[in-house]
Amino acid sequence: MAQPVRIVDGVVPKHEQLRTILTELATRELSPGDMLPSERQLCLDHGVSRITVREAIGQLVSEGLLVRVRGKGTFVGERTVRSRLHLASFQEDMRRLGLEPTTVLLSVERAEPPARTAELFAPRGRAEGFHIRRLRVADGIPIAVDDAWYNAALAPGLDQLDLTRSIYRALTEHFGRGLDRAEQTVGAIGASREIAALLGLPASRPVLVFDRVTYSGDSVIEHARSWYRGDRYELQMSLDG
Amino acid sequence: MAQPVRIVDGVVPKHEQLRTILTELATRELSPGDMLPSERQLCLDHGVSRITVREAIGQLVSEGLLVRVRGKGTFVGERTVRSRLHLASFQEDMRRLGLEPTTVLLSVERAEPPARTAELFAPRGRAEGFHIRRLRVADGIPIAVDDAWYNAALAPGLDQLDLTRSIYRALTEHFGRGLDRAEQTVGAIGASREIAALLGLPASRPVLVFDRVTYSGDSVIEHARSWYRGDRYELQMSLDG
DNA sequence: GTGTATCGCTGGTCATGACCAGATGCGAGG
DNA sequence: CCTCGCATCTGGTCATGACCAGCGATACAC
Repeated sequence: MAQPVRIVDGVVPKHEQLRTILTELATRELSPGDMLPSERQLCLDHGVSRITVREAIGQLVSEGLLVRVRGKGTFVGERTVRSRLHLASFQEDMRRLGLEPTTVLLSVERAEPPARTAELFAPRGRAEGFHIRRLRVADGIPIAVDDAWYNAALAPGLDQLDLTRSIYRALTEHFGRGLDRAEQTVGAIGASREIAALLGLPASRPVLVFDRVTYSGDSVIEHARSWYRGDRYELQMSLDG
Repeated sequence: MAQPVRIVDGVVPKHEQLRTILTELATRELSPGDMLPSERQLCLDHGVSRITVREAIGQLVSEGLLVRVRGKGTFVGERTVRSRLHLASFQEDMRRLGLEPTTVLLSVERAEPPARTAELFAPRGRAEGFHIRRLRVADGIPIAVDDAWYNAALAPGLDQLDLTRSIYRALTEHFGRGLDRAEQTVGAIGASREIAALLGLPASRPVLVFDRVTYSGDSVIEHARSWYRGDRYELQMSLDG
């Protein structure tokens, strides 16, 4: 079988190219439990050394997509389905809970994002993004403040759209950019004076703070920080052993 | 400076030995932001090849303990404890982060659990459980308070074991009860006076509160409520689209 | 038939060595 | 004085090649 994608020298590291190929293979052509070609076979197939193959596979293993079994092979991992903890927009989330979501647009600007965000958007170049701050409201009660940067390279003209509607939906429909996965951390902090004012809380009341990096394919499309009222919002999740 | 620990051939892989050394170094001798010896220097110091050094550092980077900066060096990451979202005991969690976990047993009793817990343990009968309250400490710093009920029908004599060690491990090893999955909700609240006192915080400081129901097979084996210091603990998770 | 030895797979570990690319300081040339 | 470029640090990438260790099937001896 001829590989549709050839691995070439260039600015993109080979293990990164191979990782993309393997991700496609594992998610589109294979099913959980299926075995991948052996590392040595992948070397021959793609003309790279084993160290490169192991680098690519290693990253996918640490993400949980693949599982290595010594002496047997490398397999596609189980696609654990998380019921409530998922990549959903605030709008969908609230509707599922029977609440009417609305959004107040606080500010929009196109600018160069802060260093950490820029690094995520364009590791090897200059990044530009849309900085969008929004207040999320459910049934008239302020629930959360979003402070998000979106990668302008992936969604040019995002600021022309109606930003009080679902940005996730806009990214999918207008720019063909599906949201594939996200990494997020959750902590508890006291609301700053500004956040507290927006949420209608006394200052320093506990809020859940999310720091989320969202991927579309291999690219980071969103880096957002959100503050959710601790008295009105809980995160529910399933854990597997 | 002579290294107190020498890396030797043996059953333990060299990169694992080095990882232990580097974890010690980063957590005990260095502070967040400090630079580690360069990779090539570590090769000379410990008599291993660079591939081994990179393997060891790579794992610690993926755990968040270290941060690599191209052209500058490798640095100790910020100290916020960051936990991967999975079904792991506090002990394992902390050890993986290079912290020494200890546990203070606050109270143990065998009793009839409150209604909601009893309903989970035995939907159609009388439930009995062990009520165990513990203070979880990492490197001498109180991190969390656990208030947990364990199903006595599934783990008789649990109160006879050393409850300052991992209860998850005890359930698996002594009672053959693996933990299969859990449902948990996470919120942010202000610490009650009692919780704050145990955690060494001023009252009403933000804490992450977990309400977790853990299953062994189809049975509920644990119903726990935990309070984690918001300033010392973050939860990290992946979301799939 | 049954156990066992062996062979040919798999991933796991590690050395050597090369070159690329980002960061940074210093000195030469403007 | 300022600027540019180079030397020299750093981590990033990759090839080659070797041997170890777990797994499983096959072949062989009992």
